Amino acid sequence: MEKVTKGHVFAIGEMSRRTGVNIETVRYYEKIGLMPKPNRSEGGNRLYNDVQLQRLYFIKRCREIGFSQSEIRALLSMVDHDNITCAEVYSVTTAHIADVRQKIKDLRKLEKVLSQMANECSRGDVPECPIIEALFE
Amino acid sequence: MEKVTKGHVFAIGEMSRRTGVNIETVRYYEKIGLMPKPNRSEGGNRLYNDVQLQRLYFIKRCREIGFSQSEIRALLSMVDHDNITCAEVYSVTTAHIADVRQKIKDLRKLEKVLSQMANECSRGDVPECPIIEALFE
DNA sequence: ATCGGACCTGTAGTAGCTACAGATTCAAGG
DNA sequence: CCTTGAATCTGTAGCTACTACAGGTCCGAT
Repeated sequence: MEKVTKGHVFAIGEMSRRTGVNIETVRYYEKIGLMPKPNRSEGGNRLYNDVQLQRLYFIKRCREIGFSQSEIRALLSMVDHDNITCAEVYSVTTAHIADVRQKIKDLRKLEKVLSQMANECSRGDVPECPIIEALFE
Repeated sequence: MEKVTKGHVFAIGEMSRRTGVNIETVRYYEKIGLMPKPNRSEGGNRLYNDVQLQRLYFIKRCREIGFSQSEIRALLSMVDHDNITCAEVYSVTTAHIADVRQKIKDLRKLEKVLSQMANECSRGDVPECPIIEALFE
């Protein structure tokens, strides 16, 4: 007979490899409560299964998309309590989109200011720099 | 006779008020070495002058424009050592502009992904949410 | 049995501040 | 001169989202 746990239980290294999430980050997510406490081997090593892997992957995707810890916490708690409604998820998402759009706006403004400053600059070997002057006002 | 120090020496509260930089942040800048250690009153309160005020203002403007601590440190050290050349300042600035542009690009991509996800969402009262599904892949 | 790689805990560091607690100082009014 | 309350002091902890150790233990293959 084959191992009962074949393909179903694995250590933190495999979690990390398969999700692309750094080992210390996996432990960190456990510490802050995004990931549940896993079972342990007799020696004390963490043992994970596919469900936990999927959850970690979900967290990773959320981070890539720029959701904050608390946003992820909100999404996960809906998932966990099985009381997701599309409308709720939608509202978390659109709030996040608004954030992103605001950040883009701010950065564009910034880029304009910086470019203007840079354009006025002679790039020369001289100590009078309009950029520095602009920063001192 | 008027006070000798008229308009020239003031406490941290005035620094804060006049620059718009939070008191604790002023102390923080001192701690991390962006601001020099100021003189103290007999009782130990910090005493500032206009030169320091100008420096604080410079730091504030740099932060507003998104320069990082180490970028500010670089700019300030040029100012301090009086070996600014326009070319050096220009290179710090253009590097920063490149950063900003990259951030804008990344955020635009993000916005696209998020908007697509949100568009596919029914906003309904149902527990099947394409956003969550997308995040689980 | 041994050996090296994987894993453990716990702490400190990163940026860029903010927010206290608990003590002291300052400046203005009586 | 003394009191009072605002301002300031130091020092520490918290925030987000991790990363990077140190110094030890465990696991699995030979």
